[in-house]
Amino acid sequence: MQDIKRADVRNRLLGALGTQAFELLQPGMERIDLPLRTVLVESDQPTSHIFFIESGLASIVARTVDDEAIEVGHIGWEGLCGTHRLLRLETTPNRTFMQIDGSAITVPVELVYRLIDEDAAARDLFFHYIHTCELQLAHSALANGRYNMSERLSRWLLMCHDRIRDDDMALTHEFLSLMLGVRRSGVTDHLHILEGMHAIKATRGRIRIRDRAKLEEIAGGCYGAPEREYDRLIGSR
Amino acid sequence: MQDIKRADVRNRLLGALGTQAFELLQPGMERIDLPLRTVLVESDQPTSHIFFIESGLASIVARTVDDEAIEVGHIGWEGLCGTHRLLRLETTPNRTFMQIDGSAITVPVELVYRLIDEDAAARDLFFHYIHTCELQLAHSALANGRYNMSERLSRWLLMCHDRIRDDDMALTHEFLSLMLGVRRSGVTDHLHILEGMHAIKATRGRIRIRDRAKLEEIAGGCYGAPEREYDRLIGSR
DNA sequence: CAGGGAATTGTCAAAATCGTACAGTTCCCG
DNA sequence: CGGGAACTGTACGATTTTGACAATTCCCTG
Repeated sequence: MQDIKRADVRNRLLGALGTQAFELLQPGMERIDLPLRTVLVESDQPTSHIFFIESGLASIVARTVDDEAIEVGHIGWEGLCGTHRLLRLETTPNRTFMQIDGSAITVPVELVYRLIDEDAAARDLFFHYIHTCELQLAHSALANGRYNMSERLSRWLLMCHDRIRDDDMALTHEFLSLMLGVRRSGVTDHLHILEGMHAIKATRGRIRIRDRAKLEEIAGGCYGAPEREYDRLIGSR
Repeated sequence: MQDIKRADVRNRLLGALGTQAFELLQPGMERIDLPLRTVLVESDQPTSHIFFIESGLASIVARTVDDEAIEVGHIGWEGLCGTHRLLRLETTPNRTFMQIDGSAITVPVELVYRLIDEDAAARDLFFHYIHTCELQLAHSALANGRYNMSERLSRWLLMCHDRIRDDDMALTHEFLSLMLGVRRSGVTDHLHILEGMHAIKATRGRIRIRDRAKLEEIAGGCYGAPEREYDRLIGSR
């Protein structure tokens, strides 16, 4: 295993750490690939590492006993997986897995504990991140409860775009319908609407963002609040 | 101000604290009444105290710039208001206010900080509580996205019943529609359905739980997971 | 204790969404 | 190049939710 240099790290949380804090974690860091559908956190199964996402998209999915499921959180290069460990829990009922392949830097939980016990600034950084995750959860609830499909679809595409940083995104209608918890043909219909407004261009297995501003306009208040809070607390680049 | 004795405290979090931990907070405790609509946490306004709810019902409401709002969290005698302070934040965009009047014990934030810095068990207790709140948020998103109105209405009534501990609850259709983020007349229709199944009895401005088991059956997987996790982590009485 | 007004509840047509089915298209692999 | 799988387009009745309006109940005031 080769040393991971600060300059080579894309993750925004690791980037926001002070030099000393980074160096404390550095010996435990390991780079891993995350192919599609890799499970980072299995429901009710203990995890030993924190995953700082470098690229790709992970999502947190909540599921009920009668097998209803929906995506409730989005994690990319701005975040980490395993927040429950930061809250000193061994397990969580929610599942986290890769929706778009990518990579991450893992750090053993114990090392992160040592950091947050010693370094109040690092502790606050991670705690503030947990808070932005809560905000994202709250806005998922709000979006699902009060916004229609076009708005939610726009929100999802925008959140994905933030994390992939490429106008071309490999997404199928089927996949989006699972994420949003709606039926697949509804996604098709509403993608046509978005395409009719020239906000996107959809081809087989692929969606290209054509006019991000328009997409934000369509999403309205459904998108943006958690993102602004992240920038305020963690800092934009 | 009069000393608050351990035996007089109903709040489950305070009850779960060790004797020493309780005694550390005790000098800062103050009992306050919380009439209907009292704001405990104002959006983006700093708060100086943690509120340990003793009775009544507080709810966390998320709101967007285009004035859509919905309840995303329920807090009663099992919880506390001001979790963002535990995550070392001054403010949060979400509003928390009383939906059913009650009372609380307040403790200055600094005193709570001292406790969690000194006492790992107390720290873990509060962090685990934050985790159950996140779970509640996730399940609000799930409920809004995947369950219909009867199920969500049942869920809400059950969560309220857990916290009020009285079969008679003062609730109007209008109020419930605001909580669930749906049309008021839809609430009326679905209350009739629940009443037709003899799960509840609705009279003007009042709903009586008649058959809690039936209500749980109607709610299905929509209700219960966060509550079970709370009992597992914080402990049932 | 009667009357007026506000709060609360009831009803129903219109719109959105769902469930399902099936056909057409594109891509991949042998 | 052909066959099959994956993906997308479309249709339609059933169901759910919305939006507007009507009816009822309660409470306050004179």
